[in-house]
Amino acid sequence: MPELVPATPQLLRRVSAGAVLEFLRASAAVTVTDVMAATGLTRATTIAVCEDLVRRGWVLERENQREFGGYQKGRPARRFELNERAGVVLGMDIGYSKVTVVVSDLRGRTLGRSSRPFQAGEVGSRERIAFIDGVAGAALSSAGMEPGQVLAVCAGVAAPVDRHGDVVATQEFWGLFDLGLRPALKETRGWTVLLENDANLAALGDRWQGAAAGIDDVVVILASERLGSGIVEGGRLVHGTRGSAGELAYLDLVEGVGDTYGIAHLARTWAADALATTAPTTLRSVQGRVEAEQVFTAAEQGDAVALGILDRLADRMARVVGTVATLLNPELVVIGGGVADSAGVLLRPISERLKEFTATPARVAVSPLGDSIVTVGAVRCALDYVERNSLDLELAAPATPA
Amino acid sequence: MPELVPATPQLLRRVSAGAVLEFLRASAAVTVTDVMAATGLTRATTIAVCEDLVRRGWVLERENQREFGGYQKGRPARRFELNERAGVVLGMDIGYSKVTVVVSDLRGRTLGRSSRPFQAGEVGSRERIAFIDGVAGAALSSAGMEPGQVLAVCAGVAAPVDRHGDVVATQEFWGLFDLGLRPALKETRGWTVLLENDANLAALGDRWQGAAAGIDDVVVILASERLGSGIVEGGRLVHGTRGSAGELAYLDLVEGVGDTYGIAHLARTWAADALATTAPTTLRSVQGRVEAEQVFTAAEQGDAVALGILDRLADRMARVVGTVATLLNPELVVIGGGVADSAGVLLRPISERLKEFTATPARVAVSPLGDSIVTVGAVRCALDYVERNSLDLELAAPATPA
DNA sequence: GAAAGTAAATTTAGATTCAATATAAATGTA
DNA sequence: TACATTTATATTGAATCTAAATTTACTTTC
Repeated sequence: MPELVPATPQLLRRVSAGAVLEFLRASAAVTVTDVMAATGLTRATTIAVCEDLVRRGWVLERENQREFGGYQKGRPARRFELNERAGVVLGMDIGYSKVTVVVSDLRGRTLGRSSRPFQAGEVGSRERIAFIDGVAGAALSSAGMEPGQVLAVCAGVAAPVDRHGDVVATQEFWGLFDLGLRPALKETRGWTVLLENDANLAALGDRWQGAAAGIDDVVVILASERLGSGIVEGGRLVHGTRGSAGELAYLDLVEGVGDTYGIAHLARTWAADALATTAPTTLRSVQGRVEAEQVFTAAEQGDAVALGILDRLADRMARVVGTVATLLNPELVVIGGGVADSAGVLLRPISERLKEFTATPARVAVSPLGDSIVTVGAVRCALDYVERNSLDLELAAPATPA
Repeated sequence: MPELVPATPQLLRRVSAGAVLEFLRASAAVTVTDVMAATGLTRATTIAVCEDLVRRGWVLERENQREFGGYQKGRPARRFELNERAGVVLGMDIGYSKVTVVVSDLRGRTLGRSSRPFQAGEVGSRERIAFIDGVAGAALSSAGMEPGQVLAVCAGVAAPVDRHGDVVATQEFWGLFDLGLRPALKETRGWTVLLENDANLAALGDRWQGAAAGIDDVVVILASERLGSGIVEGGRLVHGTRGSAGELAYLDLVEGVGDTYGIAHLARTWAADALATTAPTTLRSVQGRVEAEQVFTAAEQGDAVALGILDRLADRMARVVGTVATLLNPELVVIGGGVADSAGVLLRPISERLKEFTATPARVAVSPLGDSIVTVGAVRCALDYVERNSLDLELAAPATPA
């Protein structure tokens, strides 16, 4: 933020450089003339800024300029482009049972990833941090990147995180998530770690590459095992004072909902309930516990019991969506998480049911990001940080003449 | 917003002037040395900026400098202060049945006001606008101010208003509120009119001068006849896409609530219900319809029926507060509006009941602003606009040498 | 192949703004 | 009256921007 910088002439260069960099992030290799048109700066200033950015490592100047663009008259234009390999960011999903780390370049392209389940013994903070560090190292190796190139890390956890990135342990349980990951990775790796709630990251992720692309007012409901939501309003995450905005515990009081179990959990439970009766259903043929997937598959094939479960799920989800959407008035409500792949069939019945609860029903969608919605959001969150702070960050290898 | 201004050297002066003005708004008459300490600028720059602001009418230089401050050594310091009469703002509350307009100086001090009920015939937009214009004129007269001195107007209406200040007519009913007030007053008076939802203004008002002073995450529930709420998160109003964030219609689905009637309405209704039975109560002695006030008074005197009503009200409000606070995690929930004066007695039972619904109950308060909560918020909203845009606004009488 | 045309790059001049330093002014105190 | 203290003003220098003039590098045309 340039707010804290004093109003010296250098501030001007900062503002100009920020504008140029922002344009370059949204463009491929461009000419100075392009940059001038986008920023309103003069040619002299634009060139000075671009060369400044090249010197600092954020921008590359292309050789063989004539290769680009069809226009061939006049003196060949120099071409500048964002150095998308100036550094990388890490997006982490720290779940109950496993850790996933994604390595991304500055344009958000995935360069590598690694995912490992926690071992039984790894319960202490120390062990968990070491484990996470290990997965991060593996992900970096798979991308062929060095730890020194990491510009920012964002980690998603299933606990409330306030807007300063601190885990708020409102209940003892959440304390488990306050691993001290930030100071630890700062110390050993020199990395800046941003913590964020997993549902919030899901919202950022889906808004970036999912169903809510470009939408500024959206609620994303993670709905697999437990219901939780991330709220984006006016393009910004809504955290609340202690980071627990988006929590859906109030559903205990909503008729027809009554708890915060998610779709996968309920599908399993209700299927088991049905099997305890004499109702005829193809689900009886399943070996072992009936999983949510199988309920959805059976429903597609017309199984009455499965269809009944879908019906109840749709009714429930419509109530959940209806309450959240009424209070927050998003443009879109997205259902995401591991169950999203199969939840597509719920979309129409939910929308239908929704009309009964509210006069102006919200649009509902299922996220195409599936299980990776949290890591995608974590990458976005880390990139947001880097983009906000580019001009204050030092790059590992600025302007190394090859 | 300085974002759109190109990065010319003049931008620097803008930034400096903004910083100085911001400091002056929070101070009384100050010396250049004070300003230097607050802004980090040098003496020369500070003086140039101050004189600039004096020339443009936003700042006054005090005579008889020695009157201020105890320190008497050295060359007497010049004293600068905000010209709080550089202009005025209007805060309007456009209710169902009446219009209130408050005139405020730039420090938020009330200079005058006027309030009038709509006449029976005044239903068309044209008539209503003329009526509102008349009340504004009367308020200005009572303040001894001219229409040309109005720098901004903010009007609160009981309809959804999006973040651009447009009334969103999601239901035909709201269309009534889209009077075209903004273009009309721009044309006839030259005024910039900001529209905003009344509950949202209540939130701004209470955060400024009420129970939520200085709190960045707060929900204010207007609770007299109908329940509605204004949400502030991270210091910013939450509007949603179409301006209807904060609507509580979802309460129809919440057990023990079931509708969105407010405290005053329910107190009246339930009192009437009780009187239709044979229950012994002092409320029987009331002439005509029993008003909410009287229920509260009777309860204070130990009347069993009235106490029962309070109990039901507290339970309801606790459910409302509990649901909203769980989803949004505010630091404080404020109950405001016309009923607030008497609702103080509900505070303790609501808080008690809240503990049953949620593990981490929100703090609850009643706004001290009573009926004027909306106009106070409207003034704040208009002042916010003026403060954001000072450097772009032309003053009516800049630097008139007396 | 030389001349003309075109668009970009570079140079130069001028203005604004700020910091830093030096100097002047106004007041109180010895 | 001399001196200390604080503020005000003037001067200088550096960074930055715009605008206009000039140079460069390439293409097209004759």
